[in-house]
Amino acid sequence: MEIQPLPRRRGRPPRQGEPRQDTREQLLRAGVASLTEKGFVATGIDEVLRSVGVPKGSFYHYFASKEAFGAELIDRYGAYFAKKLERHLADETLPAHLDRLRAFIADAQAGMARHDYRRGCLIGNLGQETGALPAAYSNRLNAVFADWQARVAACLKRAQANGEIAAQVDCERQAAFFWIGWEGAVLRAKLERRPRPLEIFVEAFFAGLQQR
Amino acid sequence: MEIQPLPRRRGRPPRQGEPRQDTREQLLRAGVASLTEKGFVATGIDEVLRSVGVPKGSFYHYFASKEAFGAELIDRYGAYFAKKLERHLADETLPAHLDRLRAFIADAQAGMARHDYRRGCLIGNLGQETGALPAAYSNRLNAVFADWQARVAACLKRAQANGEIAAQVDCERQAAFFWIGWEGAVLRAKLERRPRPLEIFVEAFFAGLQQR
DNA sequence: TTGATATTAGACCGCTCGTCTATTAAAAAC
DNA sequence: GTTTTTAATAGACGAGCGGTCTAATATCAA
Repeated sequence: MEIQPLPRRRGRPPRQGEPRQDTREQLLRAGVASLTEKGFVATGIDEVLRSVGVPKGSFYHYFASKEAFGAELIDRYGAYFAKKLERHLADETLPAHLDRLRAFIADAQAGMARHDYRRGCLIGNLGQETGALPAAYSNRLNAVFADWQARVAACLKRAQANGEIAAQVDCERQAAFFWIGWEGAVLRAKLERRPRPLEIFVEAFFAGLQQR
Repeated sequence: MEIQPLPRRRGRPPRQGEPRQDTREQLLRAGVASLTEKGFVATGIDEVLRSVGVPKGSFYHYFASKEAFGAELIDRYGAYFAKKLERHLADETLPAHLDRLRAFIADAQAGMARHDYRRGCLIGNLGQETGALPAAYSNRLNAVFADWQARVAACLKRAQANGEIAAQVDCERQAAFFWIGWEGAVLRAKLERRPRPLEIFVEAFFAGLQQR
């Protein structure tokens, strides 16, 4: 008695009920999950496809190559957090701008907790792999950091204008410091599988903002 | 006319002049270089061997597996920087303990500059790859951080006893903060290929130590 | 009805990776 | 001085990878 492994017919499948919602989107989601956990090099296309139950042949219908796939992931991830940042930093229900930044941080922390501290930051992860990545990635990654940093800097400046931060603070520099340290904290939190590094960094960051 | 590619005879080679100084050591050095640049997964054994001019077969004479090779690299790297730390933190020619820490930092910065900001921290690099690494690595990496952190904490406590730091500073916590942020800075410095992130972090770190 | 297009299955190729086996020299044992 | 053991190497090997291709099948527009 042979076990029939559900022999999927080849060719475009008939749409049954759900029109197999956006395979491309699913691939991208699975890609983010894998890249944040293991990085670009360690992530295999096959593996991404398997996790979504999509056959290999489909991949190159949606993406030109693994490199193109990764590039899109970087852009999407950058845009996703830019949006998240903006949502919090423009939250009128919080009068203090620093509290808005804190809200974003809490959101990000919750995100790490939700995945049991197994996933890091896609941008930071790929940053580490620089030496093994397509050359074009570096600029993309730096651009994302520059964008995120600019948004935080703008927030700090508004806080400064609001009297929440002393006038002599260099907001641009502090924003740079924030992302430098935050990425380090995410890295450690992932390695230790717990939120402590995030908490330590955040506490120290805001303490440093106050007195100088 | 065939080009004879210097057909090395198989088997143990006769010792000629130099006894082929410590192949094992060379492999480890090349390993550090590659892992700090590209990480563990992206580093191929073949590539390490080629860079040293050693044939593939030799590798498994010296190391049980790639995993064992990596484990040894982690330990060596951890010990190397522990030693470097101790050397600076016990430097009697510098009266202020904070200056000793600064000396270590300057040393590490010079190291990055020497490699043109292409190499990061081996421990931090592997930390990012956690999801794709042998499970046993995580403990090793955490142990290294714990060791480094303890040394910095001890230094800060001596500085505190010396009146260089206010009494209410939590040295243990600050030491944790230091390594969290430093790793983030190394990551960014590598990505941007310049020392700026290191400088920004160090400045902010010491500023935070002073006033609170 | 016909053709063009979207989406899939899975074979295939070239390459690299980590491991293993066979081979040879040196060193130790007898 | 012969034999045995160990050190060190060369290269074969199988598995898996990323990427490509052909063939198959459905949908949609003309």
